Amino acid sequence: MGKVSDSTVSRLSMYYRSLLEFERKGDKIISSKDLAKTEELTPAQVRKDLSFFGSFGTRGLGYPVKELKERIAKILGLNRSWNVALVGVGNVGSALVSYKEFQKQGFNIKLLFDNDLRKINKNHKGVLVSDVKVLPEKLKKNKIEMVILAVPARAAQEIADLVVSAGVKSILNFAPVQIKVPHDVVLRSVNMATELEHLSFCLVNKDGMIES
Amino acid sequence: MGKVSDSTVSRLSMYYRSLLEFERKGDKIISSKDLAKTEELTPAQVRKDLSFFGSFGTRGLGYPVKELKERIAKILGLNRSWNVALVGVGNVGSALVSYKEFQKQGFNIKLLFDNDLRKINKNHKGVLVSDVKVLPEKLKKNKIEMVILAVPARAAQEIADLVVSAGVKSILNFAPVQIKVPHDVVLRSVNMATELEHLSFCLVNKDGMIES
DNA sequence: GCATGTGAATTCATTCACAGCT
DNA sequence: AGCTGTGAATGAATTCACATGC
Repeated sequence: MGKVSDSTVSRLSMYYRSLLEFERKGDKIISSKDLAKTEELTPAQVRKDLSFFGSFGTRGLGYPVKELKERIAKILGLNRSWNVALVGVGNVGSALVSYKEFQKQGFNIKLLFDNDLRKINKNHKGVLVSDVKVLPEKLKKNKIEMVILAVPARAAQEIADLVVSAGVKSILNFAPVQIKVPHDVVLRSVNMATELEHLSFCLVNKDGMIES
Repeated sequence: MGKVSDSTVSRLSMYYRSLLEFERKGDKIISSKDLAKTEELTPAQVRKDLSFFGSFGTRGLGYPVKELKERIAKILGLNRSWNVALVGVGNVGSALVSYKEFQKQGFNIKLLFDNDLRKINKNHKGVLVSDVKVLPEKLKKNKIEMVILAVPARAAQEIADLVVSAGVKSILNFAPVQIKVPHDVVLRSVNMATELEHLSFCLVNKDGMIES
C-alpha cells in the first residue's frame, strides 16, 4: 500500500460509523453521495479515500453496506481485538476505563497503572491497578499493544519513555503536552484544552473564520 | 484578518504552552528555532504561523517570551474568561468538570445538565446539575458562550439543536458521532474511539506509514 | 442512465530562500 | 553575524470531470 494521509484514516473511521448506522437502518446499498452527506464531505472525497485501498463498489450502483463495512473494519484493524493498558487512574483515565466505545471496537483495557499508593493493588471497575514501577515487565508479560496515557503533563514524557522501552509501538496521549517518541512508534494526542482554545479563538476572531 | 487554517490555530495553542514553559524556566528571549524544536516543527512554520497575526519578534534577535505569550493569549481569547456549560454528567462529563486545565485557561464550567433524575438538582463537584429540559432558558440567563457535549451518541444531535436554539455559537462535542450545526456556529469534535482506531490502523499497516 | 474509479486540475499548507533590520 | 518576516516554490490534499462498466 502507498502512503495514506492521516485525514484519510480519520475519515475511514467516520465512514465506518456511518456504515454501522446505515446497516442498522436496513440499507443494503449506498452511494458515495449518501456517505458524503452524513459526514458533510464531497462524494469525490469519499471515493478517493476508498480508492487508496481497493475498489469496493459497483459502477452504476454504489457500495454494498455490509461488505464495505467489513472491508473498512479490516483496514482499520477492527476485525480483531487489541490488548490495551491505561496509565493514570485519575478523572480522565477513570472515564476512559468505562468508555463503552472502546470495548465495542475490540480495545480491551487489560491493565491499569498508577503511582498513587491509595489506588495500587485495588480493583478499579473490575481491573487491578498496578504500580507504575512494574509497568515495563507487566506490559511485556501481557503482550500489550497500545498504551493510553492519562497522566499529568509533567509525568507524560517519562512514562512514555518507559512504555517505549517495553517495546510498545503505539501510544494515545491525553496529557496536555507534546511528547516525543522514536520514529517507529505511533503517537496520537488528544488535547482537550486545545480544543476549547480553538473555540475561543473562533469566537474572538469571528470573521474570515466560517468553519471549513 | 485573513483566513487562518485550523492547523495554524492548533499550533498557536502549542506555542502558548511552550511559552509558559520557557517563562517558567526564566528565558526572556527565544527564537523560532527554539519554539520549533519543542514541538517538532520547522522554524519557518513557526514564523509563518505568527506572521498571520503580526510581527512580534526582533530581526537578528528573536521573540520576547513574555510579550509573545501575552499576544498569543489574546489571539486565542485566553486573556479573559468564558462561561461554559456541560451537558451529560456521565463518566466523560464528570472527568471534564474536574479537568484542571480548563479552569486554568479561564474556561469556567458554570452549569451542568443531565436527564437522569438521580443526578438532577444535586451538586456535582460544587456545581448544581439541572434538568436538560430547562437547558435553553438557563443557557440564555447565564450568558453561556460555549457548551461541552458529553452525552451518548444518540442524544447528541438533539441536544446540539437545543443549544443552538439558545443562541450559543460554539460547541465542543465528545459524543462519538458527527453532529450538524448552522454555519455560524463553531463546532469542534473529540472522538476518542477514532484516535484508537487510528493507532490500530497504523499497527496493521505499518509500512508506508512512518508518522508524518 | 447512473455511480464508480481515477488521472488532471485546482486549492491549500508547508518549506525555501533571501531581503531587511538589529 | 544572526534571526525575523515574507513572497516564491514546492508539496500535499481536495475537487473536477470523464472514461469505464453495470
